[in-house]
Amino acid sequence: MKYIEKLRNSGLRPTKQRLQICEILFNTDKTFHFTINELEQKIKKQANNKISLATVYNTVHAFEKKGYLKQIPINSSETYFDTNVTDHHHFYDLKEEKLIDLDNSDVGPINILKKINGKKIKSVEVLVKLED
Amino acid sequence: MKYIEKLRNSGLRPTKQRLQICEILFNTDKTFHFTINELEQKIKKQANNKISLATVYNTVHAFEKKGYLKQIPINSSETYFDTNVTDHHHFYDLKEEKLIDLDNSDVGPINILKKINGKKIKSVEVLVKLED
DNA sequence: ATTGTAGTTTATAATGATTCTAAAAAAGTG
DNA sequence: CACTTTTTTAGAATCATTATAAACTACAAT
Ligand SMILES: [Mn+2]
Ligand SMILES: [Mn+2]
Ligand SMILES: [Zn+2]
Ligand SMILES: [Zn+2]
Repeated sequence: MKYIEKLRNSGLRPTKQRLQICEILFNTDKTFHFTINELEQKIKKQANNKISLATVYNTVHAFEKKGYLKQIPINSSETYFDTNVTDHHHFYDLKEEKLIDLDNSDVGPINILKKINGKKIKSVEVLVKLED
Repeated sequence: MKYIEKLRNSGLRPTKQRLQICEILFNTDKTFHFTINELEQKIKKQANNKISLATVYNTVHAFEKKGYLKQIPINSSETYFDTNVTDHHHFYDLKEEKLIDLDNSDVGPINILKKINGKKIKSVEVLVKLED
């Protein structure tokens, strides 16, 4: 299994639950956005083994903490996560409630001129809301 | 009362609850960010009259719908609102859990190059997360 | 392999922000 | 005032998320 090392190197034991979730999230060239609920559905469909909802939450948060997932800042009833952890931005289609990636090249360079004493910038994220 | 007309013109009856919330939110030169809970606290302190939590929610959502408040897209346990409804951006201090305004002049012009068929841009918001 | 231990999973309960409900109160109209 | 519509309200319901604590598992040391 290709994810065993990745998990071990992160200090996470490669359990079968985590490996299954790795397969769903990372075993593809395309990155994507998802909610916990959507991930839960994929897990159910994929195999006859079910993973406890608590474990799905735990795993997603563990992966986020390790930098394998990003949480997308958006006001929605559910939290969105992103398997694309590179710096990039998003369209949010208000009607469809769907996120669409915006590469850095789709958005000019963003230069934050204001500085806050004793704080440093961790991330700069642009959210572009779309309507019909 | 200076807010009676404003409310009437919006098709909202100027009730004493709405007027009191108007005073708290708009009777100042400075704009600010708040959660429903923080607004609730201010209401309690301000007067001996209490407003039902449901009414606070109703009023804030009504004002948002009329364009007198903006919801700030951020992942927090509580929803943040902004009395500054002009186009502007935010720092989010992760430690303090506080929002700080970023004027458009503090952020260069943002040019979204990608277009989505049949959709138009409603807003462009930058969130800059700060850490120590 | 057997044991011991820390880490993980799980079902379930708890939490808490937000929304819903339906009855009472207030506002607007004439 | 009489009538209609809107609003307020307390409390219940919702629901995503987190906490709990017991069972299970990975894994290293014996
Ligand atoms: Mn989370
Ligand atoms: Mn809302
Ligand atoms: Zn993305
Ligand atoms: Zn602001």
